[in-house]
Amino acid sequence: MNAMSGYDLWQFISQSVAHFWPLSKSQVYAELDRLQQRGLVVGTEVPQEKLPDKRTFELTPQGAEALQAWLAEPGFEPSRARVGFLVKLFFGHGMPPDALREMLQRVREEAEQQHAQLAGIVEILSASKASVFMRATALLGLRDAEATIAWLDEVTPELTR
Amino acid sequence: MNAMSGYDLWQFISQSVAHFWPLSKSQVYAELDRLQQRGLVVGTEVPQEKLPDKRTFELTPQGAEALQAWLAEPGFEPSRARVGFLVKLFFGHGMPPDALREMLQRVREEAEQQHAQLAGIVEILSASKASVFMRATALLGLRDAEATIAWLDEVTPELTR
DNA sequence: GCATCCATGTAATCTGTTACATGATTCC
DNA sequence: GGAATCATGTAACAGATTACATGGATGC
Repeated sequence: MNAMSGYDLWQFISQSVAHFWPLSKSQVYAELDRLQQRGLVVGTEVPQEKLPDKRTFELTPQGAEALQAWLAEPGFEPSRARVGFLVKLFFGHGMPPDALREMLQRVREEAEQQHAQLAGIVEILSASKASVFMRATALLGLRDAEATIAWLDEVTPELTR
Repeated sequence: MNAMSGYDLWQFISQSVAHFWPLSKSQVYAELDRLQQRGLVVGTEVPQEKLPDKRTFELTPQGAEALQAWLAEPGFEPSRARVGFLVKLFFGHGMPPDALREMLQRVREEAEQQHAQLAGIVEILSASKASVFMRATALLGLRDAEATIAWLDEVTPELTR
């Protein structure tokens, strides 16, 4: 948790939290700027020779305090999901049957891929005695993928009849 | 599907598609403007006496064509989800146990509420021989809520121990 | 009769996405 | 040796949220 550059932080996020809270690189930079405005992090210029110079950031005492305060609160940001294939499926009666079948097939493939990927992550996190919490977050993704596949099994026959 | 005002459309969306593709009122207006720019819809001023004047929109032939073309394609927008409680849970080891329990309890309550609401919708749509497609979209929401509740049953003991 | 909601939107601001830039390194 | 990737970001633009405005109707 020591000083990270915006780029480092972006990479970390991309491989972890981004599954349930996507953030683009430039959003990470923008957010770091905002946090610095509010005095929760400080940045330091770090010149480099072979690579572009960078700024690394670390929590200030106020930042650490704000983090604790946030964690002490049981509240959380409301969830919101954008599910593209459901939008189209909503108008499914207007789709040519082949396009519909193909779409459902793609949804299935994506869900299976997601499932495989998350199953791997969950297994790794189960073995390593790391964080039960990280494992739990991945596990919900896994369960969701399973639910999606089961749903496809359930509705595909009716929809493509 | 005849001429609707932006407000009408917003209301319709809010009660249907918004569950999996949220849109704010002003987004609807903005999008209608864009569609008009592209010639896919036309708007007509409709003066009213007791209520503010409005514009109603309808599809142009080009708009209808574009809609058909979209439906004929099996592709769909990628999904993205923002799940607030998972972000916090990711840092769960830093939470005071009571806050953690309370958070999980709230997640459960929300999921149960969601479940009840969607169960009602699915039932109505099953009875009325309306659209199997609309029913299918609601059903996925229902299955997701079930998956979330099952996940809570699975992980809550480990996490709050 | 006062407060709230309904039906209509517009405006200001904040968030988020996509494209661009660049020198070193690694892949084929 | 040319093309892609990495490690850094910045800049321009598009998308989304929140707040504001307003007169009639409706609830208490």
